[in-house]
Amino acid sequence: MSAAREIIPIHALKAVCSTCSLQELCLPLGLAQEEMVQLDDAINQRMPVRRGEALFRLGDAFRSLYAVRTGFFKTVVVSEDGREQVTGFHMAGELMGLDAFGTDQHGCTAIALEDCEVCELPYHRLENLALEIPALNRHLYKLMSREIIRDQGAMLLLGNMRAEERLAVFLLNLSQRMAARGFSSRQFVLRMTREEIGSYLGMKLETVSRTFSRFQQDGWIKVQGKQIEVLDLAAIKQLVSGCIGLQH
Amino acid sequence: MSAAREIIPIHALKAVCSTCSLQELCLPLGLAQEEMVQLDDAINQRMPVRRGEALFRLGDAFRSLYAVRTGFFKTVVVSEDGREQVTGFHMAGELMGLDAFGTDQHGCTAIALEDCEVCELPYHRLENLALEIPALNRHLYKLMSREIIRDQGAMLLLGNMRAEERLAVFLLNLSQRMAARGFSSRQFVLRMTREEIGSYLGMKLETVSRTFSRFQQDGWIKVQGKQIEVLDLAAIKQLVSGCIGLQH
DNA sequence: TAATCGTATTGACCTTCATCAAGCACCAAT
DNA sequence: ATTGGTGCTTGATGAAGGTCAATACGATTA
Repeated sequence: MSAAREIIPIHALKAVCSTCSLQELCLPLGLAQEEMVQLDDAINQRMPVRRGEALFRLGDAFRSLYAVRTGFFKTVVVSEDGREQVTGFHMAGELMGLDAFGTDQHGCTAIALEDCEVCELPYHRLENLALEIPALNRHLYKLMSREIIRDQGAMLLLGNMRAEERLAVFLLNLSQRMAARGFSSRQFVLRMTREEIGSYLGMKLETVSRTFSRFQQDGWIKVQGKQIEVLDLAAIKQLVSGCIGLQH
Repeated sequence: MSAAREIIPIHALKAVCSTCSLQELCLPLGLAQEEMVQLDDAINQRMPVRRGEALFRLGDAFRSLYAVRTGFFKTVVVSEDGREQVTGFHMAGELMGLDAFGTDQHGCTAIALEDCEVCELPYHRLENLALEIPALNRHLYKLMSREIIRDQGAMLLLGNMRAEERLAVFLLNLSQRMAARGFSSRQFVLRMTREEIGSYLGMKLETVSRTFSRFQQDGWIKVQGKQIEVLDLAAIKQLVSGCIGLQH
């Protein structure tokens, strides 16, 4: 984490929410223009994180929230013996670290799946600002409750669905999030491995691979390694309908 | 919910955090005495909820957080066709509704598994008070992040563990929470059915039953319907050690 | 006390997915 | 071009747990 910091030419890299294209997805959502300018001052800088690097690790002192500016992260929990479980994937405009907000330690590890840029939101400044700007405070509550609901959705998925349903939900979710960011919802590149998908969805990498292959045989998608093309969105949605808890 | 309200003799039932025995587990944790007195004013009343009744339902307008005073709740997500997935069990001193905090709709349904009493914490009063008392605001953040971490723990459980490991984690967790409330950690009564346990743990009720039986054969516990006695805590812990993500 | 309904237990069988294993594709470095 | 590494695909096999079904238990009501 400190390694990532040292290589930044800090000058001229000031992050500014008030002109950021991710406003509508990110922390400033719903703030008035002048409140957003106040928020600008609370944001530290724009930090690059290189592929494979950890932005923060489980157990690190919690000092800041991070917003993804560009790139793609996974968050994981790692056991003593090195096994890991993926708890989420995070793309532009999404916040990481909410699971530690208000506490003193990070509850997971965030790793960049490609070269990324993040905005750092120091906790103490954010907390003070939130006390001044009720709309910001409320928005922080809202972001956290959304995270809780997101996790509960994942619980349903892990608890109730079969492998193909899980993968269908995963694809739909990814597709929607791409669309919300102005990218194609029909064609995209998976930034994570089959193993990471499997860890997130509670299945083995072989099962992920087989299920992708089956979807392809059925003509629902086209898979070429990490390149995904969605051919029959309706069929995928059909598979998922009937499953409960789809509040993404 | 309104039905539950009407039957309260509101007079003389004012809830008071500053004298409540659950202080150390509940919302006021960490507040100064005078701050707690302010909180007293923000708490509406002590509400009874009878067994089987819903305290709030998914989609209800979000107006309040609720703290369990006595009794036992489950929270569930219900699909259109009536199937339900249990997302958590809640006992004295625990808050419900955090998944909707700062939003306008409840994200789940809370149902009393026995006759209960709850404290109602109206959102607008809590929000205003939090802006005045930074310690309270921070504590709310902390409670929400704890909920996120709790859910992530459940994700790990559902994604990685086998049936017997899940049930072991469940028993340990329940046992600890009983102990934290001054009850026996070795002997307690399950308030939920096998089916509800199964829903929460992502397995069928038959598997729950079989696994209980196996634990009993191994001499780890004694089961008589809903009555549980823990005989060999070490063995149960042993089974669970090696599993990752045990931050309860 | 008997009857009834919801809940729990246990058995037999079958599906789904994990495991083990082999081979392939792709990239990077030499 | 060769080598090695990493990630992906596919097949064969088996174990865990789901499904179906029969029965028993236990609390509430008649």
